[in-house]
Amino acid sequence: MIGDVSNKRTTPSLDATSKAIIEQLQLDGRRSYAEIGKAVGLSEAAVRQRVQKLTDAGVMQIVAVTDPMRLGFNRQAMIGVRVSGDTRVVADRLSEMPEVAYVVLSAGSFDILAEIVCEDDDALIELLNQKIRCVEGVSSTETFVYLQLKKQKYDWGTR
Amino acid sequence: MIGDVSNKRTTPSLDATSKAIIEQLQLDGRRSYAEIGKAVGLSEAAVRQRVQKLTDAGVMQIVAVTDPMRLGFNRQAMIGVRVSGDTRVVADRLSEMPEVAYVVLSAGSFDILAEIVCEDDDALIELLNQKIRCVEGVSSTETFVYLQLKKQKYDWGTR
DNA sequence: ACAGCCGCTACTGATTTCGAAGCATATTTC
DNA sequence: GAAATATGCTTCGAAATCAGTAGCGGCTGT
Repeated sequence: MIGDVSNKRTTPSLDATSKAIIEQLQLDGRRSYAEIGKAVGLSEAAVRQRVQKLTDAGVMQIVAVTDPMRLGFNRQAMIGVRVSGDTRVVADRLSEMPEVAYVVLSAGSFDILAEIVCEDDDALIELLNQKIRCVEGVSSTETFVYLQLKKQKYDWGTR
Repeated sequence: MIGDVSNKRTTPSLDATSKAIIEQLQLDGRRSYAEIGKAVGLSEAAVRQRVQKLTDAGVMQIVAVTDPMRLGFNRQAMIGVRVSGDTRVVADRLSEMPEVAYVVLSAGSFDILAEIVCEDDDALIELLNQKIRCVEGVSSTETFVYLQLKKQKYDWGTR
């Protein structure tokens, strides 16, 4: 899980070489170290050591990302939540739910935004009424059902 | 880019074995085919062939995912957009912007939800006023600045 | 029954990965 | 300023993995 303790604004920024390595892996997470090395001007072992450090430090992780629709999760939605009380506590409760893929504390007319991935409308209704709205401190919710996913990218590492 | 043509509700669902393979790769995108094979009861070559097909079909992709904060993108936000006219056209315009990581057409009080990843507040203001609000058909926007990311997962492939 | 297709296994050589050792450049310490 | 320590890189050989392909059942449709 990335950003779990997001208040660690530790390292100022990354080496240009490390950024180049990340860019390579954003294109293909299984690219070989040797090939990456050739692209960024480093030996195979050096790339390997850097990748190890980057993943250990939690800067990057290499994972399979799937299209939920293709896996039988036909209903996705964003839930805007208004909270009375400590928003972090409520966010933690939401985070525990497996159908919730994404939770963020936000400023604006919602205190929390939560992304839901579930099988169908029934599962969504069930989740909302039986679980989310039952959480202590949730005063109101607003649901934005996804009609069509237009863009989703993970390569903001560059620019 | 996943879900670009999301209306292809083609395959009903996936083989249990393929799901198991995906789960393995969601844990570690660089796990070896042999190891995966041992876990799901298949030969190394069979796993390799399946992974190839899954990625070719766009069901899954193996990529490096980064923590934006660690890479100098200190400001993230969700933008709710209200549109007059064809929402798809507006969504396409938004998708073209590099700072926009995520665009979805939604039902509810917003027509489009767009996630922004940018360097700082200045970049966010600039983007909103100079680019997003200038798009033909955007009638109003609401910004939800991210205060803290509590959860982000990519392994909804199981359950 | 047969041909064609599909997915799996088995096997090969080429490539990659892994760990360790060595080396050069900074940084620290006294 | 010199010795000690740390860091990041390269090189290298052994072990593992990857990629391509041939072969082999099991299905499907005719």
